[in-house]
Amino acid sequence: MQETLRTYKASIFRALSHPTRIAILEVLRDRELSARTIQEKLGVEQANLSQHLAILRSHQVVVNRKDGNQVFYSIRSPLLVEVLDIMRLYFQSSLTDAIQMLGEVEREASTR
Amino acid sequence: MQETLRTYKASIFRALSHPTRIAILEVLRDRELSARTIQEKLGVEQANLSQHLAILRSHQVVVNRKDGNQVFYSIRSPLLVEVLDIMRLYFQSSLTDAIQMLGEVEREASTR
DNA sequence: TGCGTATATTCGAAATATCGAATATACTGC
DNA sequence: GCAGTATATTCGATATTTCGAATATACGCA
Repeated sequence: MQETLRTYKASIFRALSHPTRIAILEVLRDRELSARTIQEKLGVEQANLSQHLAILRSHQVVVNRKDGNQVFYSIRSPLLVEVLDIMRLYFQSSLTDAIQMLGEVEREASTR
Repeated sequence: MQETLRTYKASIFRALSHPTRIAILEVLRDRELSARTIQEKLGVEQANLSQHLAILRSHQVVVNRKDGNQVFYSIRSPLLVEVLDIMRLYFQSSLTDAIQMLGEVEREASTR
């Protein structure tokens, strides 16, 4: 496979690689929401949310629809919801390891 | 869901968010391979491969097994292989959409 | 023990990501 | 047009990622 395609694949994963963006996808899992509503649910700065939405948009992970002076967001592909669901299984199946790993990550972070 | 768990989820996606690491997972999809073999298949620097393997290891994405002076790597969970497979479908459908869109743009342009 | 092979780690520079503050844009209703 | 609300963008500081070069560690074998 070409490097270009791998770079594209990696860029999609990178789009998903931030806690706030994971949270956005979780609240959008079953329905579309306005940016304002997402902001209220997550409790983040307006500008910051908008930056994260821009990243998700630029990678076509979410799509938006304008209605009046509001912008509604939704997940573009059901396949991405499926990925999130499988990841949920993955996390469940490895909770023990995850807890251990979190410990390592925290220790690693605290030494920096 | 807690921020901590989302941070963990995001960190898994971050582990997958580099072309070289995608390439590693692709060659490990069906079988374990030694670091040397992976290096030959990908054509990257030894130190660089080792760094990427360390990242995948630290996130428990891959596991390793020592045999003599070699280290064999494999993907830890079949669920991750499943994620990669769904992502493959996702990329296909995304590309299909993109191609279709291109076609529409071209048709639109040609009618002017 | 010493040499060769395999793999991992450390270091420093360059590139990239992230955040809040400030500002810009777009739309609604008066 | 003007005020108010919703959303997006720009800017600059800080943090993180990535790379190759250099070095370290581990193992097998003579």
